[in-house]
Amino acid sequence: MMDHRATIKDVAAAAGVGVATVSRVLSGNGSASSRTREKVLEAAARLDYRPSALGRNLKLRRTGALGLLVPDITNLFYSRLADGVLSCARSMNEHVIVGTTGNDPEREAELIGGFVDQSVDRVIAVPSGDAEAWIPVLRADIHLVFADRLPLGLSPTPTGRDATALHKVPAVLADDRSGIHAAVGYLAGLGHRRIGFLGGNGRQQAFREALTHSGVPADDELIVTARGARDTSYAAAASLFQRRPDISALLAGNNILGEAAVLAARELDLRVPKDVSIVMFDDVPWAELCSPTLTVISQPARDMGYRAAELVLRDPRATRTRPTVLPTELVVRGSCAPPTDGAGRGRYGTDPRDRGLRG
Amino acid sequence: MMDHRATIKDVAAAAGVGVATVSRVLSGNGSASSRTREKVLEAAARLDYRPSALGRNLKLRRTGALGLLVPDITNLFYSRLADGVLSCARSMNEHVIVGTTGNDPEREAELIGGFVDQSVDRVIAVPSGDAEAWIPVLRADIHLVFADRLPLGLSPTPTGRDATALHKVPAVLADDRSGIHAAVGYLAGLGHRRIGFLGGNGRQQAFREALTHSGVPADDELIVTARGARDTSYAAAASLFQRRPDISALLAGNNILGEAAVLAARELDLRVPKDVSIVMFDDVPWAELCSPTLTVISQPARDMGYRAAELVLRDPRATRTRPTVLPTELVVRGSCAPPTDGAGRGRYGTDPRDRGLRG
DNA sequence: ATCTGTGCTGGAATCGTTTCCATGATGGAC
DNA sequence: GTCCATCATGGAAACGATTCCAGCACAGAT
Repeated sequence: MMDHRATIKDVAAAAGVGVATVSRVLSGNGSASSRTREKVLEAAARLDYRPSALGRNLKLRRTGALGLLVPDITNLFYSRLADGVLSCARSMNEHVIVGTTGNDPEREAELIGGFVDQSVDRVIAVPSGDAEAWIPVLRADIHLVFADRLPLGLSPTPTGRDATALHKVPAVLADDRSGIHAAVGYLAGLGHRRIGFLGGNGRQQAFREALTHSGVPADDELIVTARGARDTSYAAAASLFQRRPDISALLAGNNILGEAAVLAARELDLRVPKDVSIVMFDDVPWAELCSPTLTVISQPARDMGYRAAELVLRDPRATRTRPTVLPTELVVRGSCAPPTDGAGRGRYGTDPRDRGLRG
Repeated sequence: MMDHRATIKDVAAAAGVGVATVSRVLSGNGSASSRTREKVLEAAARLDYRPSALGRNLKLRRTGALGLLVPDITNLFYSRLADGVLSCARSMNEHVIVGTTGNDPEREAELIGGFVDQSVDRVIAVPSGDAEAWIPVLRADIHLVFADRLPLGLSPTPTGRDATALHKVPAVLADDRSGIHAAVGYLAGLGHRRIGFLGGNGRQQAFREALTHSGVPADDELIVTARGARDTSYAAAASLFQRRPDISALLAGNNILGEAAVLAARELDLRVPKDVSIVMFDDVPWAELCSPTLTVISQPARDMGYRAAELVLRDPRATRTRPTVLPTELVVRGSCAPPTDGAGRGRYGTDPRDRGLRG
């Protein structure tokens, strides 16, 4: 009886051939006479031989594993993205090692180090920190693809040699700009003049552009930088509503911030959309369940993951200078209406009525 | 210059010692004089040496990786569970390989095979299929913990030798029974007599018990088996509402089915809670956002993952005959009210008024 | 009959680590 | 001064695969 798993040596002995022959037959690389092939296959089957990935990995200096880094797996957007990655990886028989960064560059760097140590072959990442954190990955010859966003400091023109390499890392992004332009245009068309924004830097930039494009004055006080951590989002939304009760519409930069905005509005007795209109970036099932139903900018989260995995698995050598950009779409539901009060009359509504703010 | 990563040999050469010494110093196992220790550490730092996990894994016949199998990573319950696992694994420097089974036993078996081949050390699984699928895992000496539920055919008393081993696999479960008893008791207390159920076998069993316990007659037509796949859930909920318009309350067995129930009720113009009361197993953020807010049975999803990871990482040798059961809690919100019509008067409300069902 | 090219085959080297074991050195006790 | 225990040390053997390369058999051409 076998005490443990059969190795290639056991199979070779059982089939009366050399280990090299067994390897050739089973991996299908070299050639073998049909007679020996049969013997080997029979012996392998009889011993229930399963090649050890450990031995192979060492010899080939690769693991056949794909690293995936997302900020927060409980955020539906990222779990959908992960689902896309998993789906593609499964079809290629690759394992996926998942790590969550919590948007913390330090944690991200740790996880990157782990991937390098483990000789992970490929990495798909929603980067949380600086571009330089990724240099070790490139040096280790790991194929890298960014998803959803680019690392900080990667948009400007390249400077050093490593920076150049980083600029060639493929990326799969959503067309934030169009989606945000559509949303702002829609709100402006309804007559909104004091439109707030809650979100990260990238989309904030697009939001400002969209305001200009729609001829709505930008008001820095209405633009709040927030990353969408669950514990700080509500406070960010609530304090914006309280600080500026004259706000007539709000664009939330992701689904966590959108949730916070809806909750904060409800808590402060702001009726949606009568008192304030809300648009959220990213569509989620509950957008149809809450009342009023939420108008959103939908993005193909699962596709982004799938495409990123395709890029990194199918043609890992391909380096692109232009990122793959997937379309977004404004899905109009029930959370927006023309402003009823003060808004649209002048630059600042005079003496905005207190709408029952408690804090 | 180094063309590639420095190996332990390079460090040994640079420090003027043998490889064994380097290994001892760096892994902290054997002893070494402070003089050589210093030399080795200096050389390692200078060469930026990072031990190859590949080599170590082969020698130690382990990967230091944790496999995690869940039905669907986009289901918030499972992504929370995964988050708990990831969190605990990170604190132990273990990598987590995530696979999704889609509740498909065949896919599950494939993924299990992959884990065995890869020499994954430990596995946490929400099992989707038969108990026998896990025998290869045990044979490979992989430490296994079940989470959220047990494999089919594991509740009865053990029969064979392997079955016995399977019965010793630790498990972390939610206290479904109490939660469901509380919910059914609550609904019965409100006066409901025709309470429906939508969900899997395990919780269905608990539901029937709870009905008996509360003195409410069980009605097989009101009990629908559904696993909670996104594409079939809505149809299951809608057809239940249509088939039995006299249903006065519904308990949904998970958050996907709950979502489907709320959506189906809305689509069929059933007002919640006036026409039908709804309770959902598993608390999610949108339960507070939808209107009316949803009464739920909350379960500590993240904790379950964390505890499972603790079990499998900290004392992997511990085998338990009693599963770890974590508490559930009925969170009363706004989706339940006393039945208004027909219900509570007799066994079957006579001639229930059509409430505008469209189908 | 000899030569050559083709196609199988298996021994051995390799990947980078850990760990066993033999060796040499050191230091204290007698 | 001798002896023994203790300790640091490095060579070498695993771990389980892949793959290079040399050897060998055999068929066809000369």
